[in-house]
Amino acid sequence: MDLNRKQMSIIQYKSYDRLLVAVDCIIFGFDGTELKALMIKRGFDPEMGKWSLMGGFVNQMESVDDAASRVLNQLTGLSSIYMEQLHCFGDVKRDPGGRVVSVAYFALIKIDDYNEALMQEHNAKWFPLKKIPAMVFDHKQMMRLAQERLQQKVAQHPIGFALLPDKFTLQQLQGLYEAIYERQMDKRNFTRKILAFNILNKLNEKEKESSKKGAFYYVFDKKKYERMDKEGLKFL
Amino acid sequence: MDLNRKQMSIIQYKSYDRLLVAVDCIIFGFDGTELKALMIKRGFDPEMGKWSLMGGFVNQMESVDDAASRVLNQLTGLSSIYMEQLHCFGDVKRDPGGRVVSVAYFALIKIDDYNEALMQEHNAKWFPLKKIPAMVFDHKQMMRLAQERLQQKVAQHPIGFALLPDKFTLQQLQGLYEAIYERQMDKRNFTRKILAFNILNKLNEKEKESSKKGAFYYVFDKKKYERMDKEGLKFL
DNA sequence: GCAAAAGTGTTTTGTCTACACCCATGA
DNA sequence: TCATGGGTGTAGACAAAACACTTTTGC
Repeated sequence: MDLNRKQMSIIQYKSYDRLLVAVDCIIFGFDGTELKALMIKRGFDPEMGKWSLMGGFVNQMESVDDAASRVLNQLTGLSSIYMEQLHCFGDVKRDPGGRVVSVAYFALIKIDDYNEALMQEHNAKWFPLKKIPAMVFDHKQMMRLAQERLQQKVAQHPIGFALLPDKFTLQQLQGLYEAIYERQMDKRNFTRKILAFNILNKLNEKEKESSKKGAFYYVFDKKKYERMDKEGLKFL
Repeated sequence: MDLNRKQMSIIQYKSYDRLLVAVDCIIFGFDGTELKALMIKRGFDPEMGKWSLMGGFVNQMESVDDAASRVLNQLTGLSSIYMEQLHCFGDVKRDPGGRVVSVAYFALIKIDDYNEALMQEHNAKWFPLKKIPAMVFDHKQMMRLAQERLQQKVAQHPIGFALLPDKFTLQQLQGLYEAIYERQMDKRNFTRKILAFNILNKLNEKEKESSKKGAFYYVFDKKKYERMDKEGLKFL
């Protein structure tokens, strides 16, 4: 036998167990009032017909992150979604259909920004976080963890913009923060704080739907943010 | 064909790729002055002889967490180590020996608390965080992420005790925090802050090695801590 | 008695919180 | 002209940071 080292190692690795690796995505959206999560009716067994996170298996030739992007795209039609790895769930019996290790991701999308046809195809539905139904496997646990993580994350990084339209008013932004932290905030304090970060640009344009006076739109300034993000800001 | 749903689902899952799943552990220790990480000389190909994190493959019949515990135990001889999942690394080509998804964990141990024979067997060595050598695959990236996470975590949860002996002086504790955050702290402010959390018990016993006067030992009070931890404290 | 680390309070500074009124506009 | 949400400033409370001297004791 005349094996080189690379061949050796492949042979060596061969003796270990191979497992199914899945990704599951907690997809958050904000409708202006409430935080919601997107869930689908599971279309195959086990647990067919029950509510579930959108998920899929990782292919041999794709990275785990790519698998998550693919799954998000399959459901929403969107690419370049804000997405972050949450946790790897690896209990032996978490999925009664087999030994599946699942890597959970959470994603933030603009709630009106999706492909209606794809959503219907998957029987997808938005649920307010307060009214999450029973879910398959350990998906509820994933959900809870995602919500905690979102709170922590938003306290230090203004990723919340990913949940809002490109231009938004300060009140809409405050509404989002109130939804995430589940508490009321003072308008003046909020305004002062968020403007102090100097990551918003005020437009010369007003939103006139919800008031007679109209509220100025702001946009998120990505460059200013990146400069600032490295040091880590703290909102809460 | 007359398959029930469970059988169906297993068949369905069968068509997906199965991957090798590994765990890798970043093991932190504190020698009284410096924060260190424990690394091993890799004993098999690929990359045999290079520095590496301690790792291993996840077996079919064990959870990912259990695999990490097992790996930690193999190297240190210790069980019930403080351990936390860090991140799942899933790039296709991260390991040249094959398609391996690795779940990284970080662990905190008392640096004198290990089995010397096991350590030698694995060619393990402590490296100061400032002087980490080149490492195989993406292990350096894991290392960096672990260090960041440790900082964040310790700011909100006093897990640092896991790195110290059961009884320790306030100066030792401060030294640990200074090592983690890589900056000097004021003795008076530190003492006031840490005692205010009310999670330490003062012993009637002094450490007399490092000074003539001697410094009182303290112990960590787990019960008080757990009561407090739920709300989340903030040290920094 | 002196060297070496332990232990201990106060002042200043800055940040967070609570709070209320005028403004612009469309109907 | 009035009803509606938009926009703005200040004072008090609290927390963080800066700062230096006395104590103990082994040598």
